[in-house]
Amino acid sequence: MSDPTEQELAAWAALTRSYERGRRHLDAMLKTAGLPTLDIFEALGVLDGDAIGGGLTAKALEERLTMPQYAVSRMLDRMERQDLIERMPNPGDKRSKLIRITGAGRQTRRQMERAHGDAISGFLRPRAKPGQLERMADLLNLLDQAQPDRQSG
Amino acid sequence: MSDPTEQELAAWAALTRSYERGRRHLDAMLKTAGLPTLDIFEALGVLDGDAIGGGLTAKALEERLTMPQYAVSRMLDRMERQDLIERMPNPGDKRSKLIRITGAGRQTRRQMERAHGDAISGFLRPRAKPGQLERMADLLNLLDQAQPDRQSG
DNA sequence: TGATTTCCAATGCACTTGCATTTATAATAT
DNA sequence: ATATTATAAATGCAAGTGCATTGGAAATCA
Repeated sequence: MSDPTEQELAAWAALTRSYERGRRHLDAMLKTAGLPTLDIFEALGVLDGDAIGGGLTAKALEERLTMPQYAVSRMLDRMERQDLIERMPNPGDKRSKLIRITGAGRQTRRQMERAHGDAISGFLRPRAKPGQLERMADLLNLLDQAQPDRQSG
Repeated sequence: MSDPTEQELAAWAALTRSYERGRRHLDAMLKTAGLPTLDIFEALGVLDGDAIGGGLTAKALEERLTMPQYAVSRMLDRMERQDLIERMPNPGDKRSKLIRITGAGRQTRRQMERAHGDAISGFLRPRAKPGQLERMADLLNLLDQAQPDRQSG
């Protein structure tokens, strides 16, 4: 592997600093509002999107969130303690349970959605114009690909 | 606070996913190489930059890294156990000690610098061209500012 | 000077995370 | 049917994190 260029180091440093600053902002907003953490918000989003409402297995959740198995298991423990979800028996497979969002879970998700949106626009809007955000997103999306074989144009 | 635009949400999502992917790549490389974590790399960088070599206080370190006080204190405990630093008495102020990088610390830092650079170019180079990285860095740097009062052009 | 306040670090405690393993069930092979 | 292997999820343990507090030293005030 050859040495990193200055540009590569600068891009990574900028990505890191920007992400961390935004993330601190967002975490602080959620905490101030007395809301759960971001990982729970993401899980609630997936579970609330379960239109049928029959519930999802922890495995299915794990595939939609980027988290290790044990982290999902423990996050679900916490969510259950906060009455955000319930674990129902899964008649089709007794190894697993079906995770279902509760009414309180839906309500919390709505509150988090507002706080999350507010935090994001509160962070981005004063710092970048819409056209800049658009170009930024396009460029960043180049990075969100599994191991491409070669540079894409 | 008004609702976030689609662009804002998309930009934040792109930033998050790209950062997390890069970060996982980098953490994995360091771990595979049997090297310390990224926070220690950053601390070693600051400490190695202490040209005089008299050492820095934990407070001075804390100001250069973005970490809470207790996190610095405990990271220094770990670094000391790994013989990466030593805490010397501070004749000028007995509340604090002077943190000094050891020879082993310098050597570890050099190894980490290689692994870090390799990880970064291994992540970025296949995904984006130099010009794209440059534009990305410029746009991202817009976000790395403390609360600006208004949009900058 | 003596009292009060501020500052630097460390730490007790509860909680979270990472890793490896375990438990239970299901799928596959013989 | 039985034994083997694979899968879903939970958990014991060691380590890391966040918060609030503490202990000790320095700075400020009366």
